[in-house]
Amino acid sequence: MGRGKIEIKRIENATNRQVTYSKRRTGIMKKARELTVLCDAQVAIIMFSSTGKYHEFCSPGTDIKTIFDRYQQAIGTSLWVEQYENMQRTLSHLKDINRNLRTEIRQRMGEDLDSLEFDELRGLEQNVDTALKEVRHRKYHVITTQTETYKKKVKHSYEAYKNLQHELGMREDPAFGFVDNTAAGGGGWDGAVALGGGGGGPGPDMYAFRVVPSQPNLHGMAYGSHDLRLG
Amino acid sequence: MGRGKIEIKRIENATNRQVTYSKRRTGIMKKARELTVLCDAQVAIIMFSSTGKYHEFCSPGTDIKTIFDRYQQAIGTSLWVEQYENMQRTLSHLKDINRNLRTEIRQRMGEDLDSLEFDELRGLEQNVDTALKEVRHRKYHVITTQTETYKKKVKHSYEAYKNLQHELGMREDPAFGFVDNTAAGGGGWDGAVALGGGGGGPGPDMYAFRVVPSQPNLHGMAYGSHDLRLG
DNA sequence: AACTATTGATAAGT
DNA sequence: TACTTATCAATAGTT
Repeated sequence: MGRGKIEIKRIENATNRQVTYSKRRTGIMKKARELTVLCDAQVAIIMFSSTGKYHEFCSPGTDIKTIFDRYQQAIGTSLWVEQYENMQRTLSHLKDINRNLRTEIRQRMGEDLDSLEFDELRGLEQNVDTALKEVRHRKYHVITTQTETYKKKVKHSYEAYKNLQHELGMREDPAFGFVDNTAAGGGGWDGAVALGGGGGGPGPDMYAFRVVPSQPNLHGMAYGSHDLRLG
Repeated sequence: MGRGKIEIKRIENATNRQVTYSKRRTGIMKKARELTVLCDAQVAIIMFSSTGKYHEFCSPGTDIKTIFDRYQQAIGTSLWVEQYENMQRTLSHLKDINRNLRTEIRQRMGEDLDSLEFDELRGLEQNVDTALKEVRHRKYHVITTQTETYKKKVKHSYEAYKNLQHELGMREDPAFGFVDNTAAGGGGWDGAVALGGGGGGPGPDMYAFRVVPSQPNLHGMAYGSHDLRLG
């Protein structure tokens, strides 16, 4: 349809190709619009020219996304919707689990117990009781280990110091200053422990030890201050 | 182009409309194919007739999904990818929260305590200790309430029985059988409580009460038997 | 589904 | 890029 018949094959002249693209694109869009109106159909067209420019057509009263969602439904094996719905399900499931976990934590904190039957309460009590014993046991273990570590450190430091003092005493003027004032006596470890722990000495006040967590909020929450809203 | 000019407006005759749809659809598809070849373009078309039938065209060498992904890239604000990535983020976030919640529960059960610093252990111990008190308190409350309820029920039943016995005594042969054997004495409530609870009497054995949960696994898990794998 | 008179699209030229 | 127009293509109404 033109001044002469043309063969349907790629137009090599770039300018010509672009002109033809422009004309025929307009033609298709017009046809699509007419089809939409005449036949009450829904049409979506997306076109990319060889130069990368894109053009679209969509029947009025709808949009590309709607038509493509419908298209996916029509061909059954949906390209996006399936994984999308899978994610939606997973998400909802995770939220459920989340809610249950939070509920359990609250109950393990002694809150929201009204919904529990008596035997559930009894199980919870036993469980928490056992846990408390475990935690106490672990705490005592940590205290012991830590104390031993500090004792050893102090002992090592003290011995190194004594050696140094001894060497210095052999070679330098004893009046120079490296004199043992505090550690030479029986209570010589107190100072070092105070240095290491930053708190009180290793006496009865030992349990007031404060250690700065190496990984603050490793598990995302501090005990007793949970954000129990739903994620 | 036809035996006469037509107005571009919805064809009311359904058959006619369907025929025209068929003809013009073929026309558009042909035009699209020609455009693809002549101008080295990429075209994707999706059509739905008024009867719901769908047809598609896609340039060879590609597919609808590819063209639409490219389309989304072209218009920048992608229609699906954005919400998809949002979901992906939310999902990952939920999984993290979930993992943390599970970790906390394990720690509240006295497991996985190795990663806790001393002061965290101390906080956990106090928290669990407080929770234990709460749970015990609630348990005792439930016991008391339940016991009171049973007492009242038994009392009502007993009184109703006495009344009935009285009435029957006025009208029927005393030898007929409605004689009070067990409840007439001072310990008359024992039997009824045993009926209600199914366990021992209301004596020192009271705390061995067993109540079948009205909603088994309401919160999805029984204490001490969690599925702590990642969802 | 095939036919064909007629309108519509457009290739090449300007 | 837009207009022109000769020519080919699409299709409306008919069979």
